[in-house]
Amino acid sequence: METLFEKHAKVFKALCDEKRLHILNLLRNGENCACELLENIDIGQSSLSYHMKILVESGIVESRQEGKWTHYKISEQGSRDAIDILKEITSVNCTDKNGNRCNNNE
Amino acid sequence: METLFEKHAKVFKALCDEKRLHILNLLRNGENCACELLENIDIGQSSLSYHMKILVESGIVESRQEGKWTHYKISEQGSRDAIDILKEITSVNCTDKNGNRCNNNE
DNA sequence: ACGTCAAATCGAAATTTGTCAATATGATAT
DNA sequence: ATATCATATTGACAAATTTCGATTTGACGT
Repeated sequence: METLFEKHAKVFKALCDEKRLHILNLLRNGENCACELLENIDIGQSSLSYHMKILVESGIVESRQEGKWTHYKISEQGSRDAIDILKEITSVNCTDKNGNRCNNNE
Repeated sequence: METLFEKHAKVFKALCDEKRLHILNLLRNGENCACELLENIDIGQSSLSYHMKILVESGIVESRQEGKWTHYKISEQGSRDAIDILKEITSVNCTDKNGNRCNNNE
């Protein structure tokens, strides 16, 4: 069974590698197939496939099959989720003067 | 020389390990010294020190020396920076109908 | 059916990361 | 100065990640 920490770690694991950040940066210009990504990054085909799997499984990138091509793009929902997780894990708990839970970040 | 991708990867590297997320979660309740963190997490002293170094170097956690104790807390500035980076790297570039740069996320 | 192209998977090697025990450092107390 | 306590650093090892070349799969065209 996956803990919450493991689940969250998975999202950031997708973002902690230079090559994947480079790929993500290429995807900021819109949907791309693996073959196009391959032309713009110094990496082998099997390595690219490996990285795309990690990005897709994190939810930050989504893929779409079209014939023999796989198209990838940044997932807006996945991105929002990642941002929400990051906000949550870095927000400091506190109690206000009435003893109620509040939150100083956000 | 450090690339921008490397710089960003460093921030997310701090967040991609369960143990470090656990530590961060303990720090959400406020400043803690290493000795207190050590009591609440199943890890050796040298490992904790290793993780704290990574967290501090990412900017997400800040440390304060007081005599022989080191106190750690979540850095609000570092957290904001991390959130901004995440927003940026997942935002999609586009051009509006006038050909000007715009941004569909955020 | 056969060849071709895009992408995924496999297996092995290389690299990086995380762990522990031991030792070092640096502050404080006696 | 010596002893003690909190934390950092080191070195060795184990585990996880990333890479590549080779092979496989699946879709398409002939």
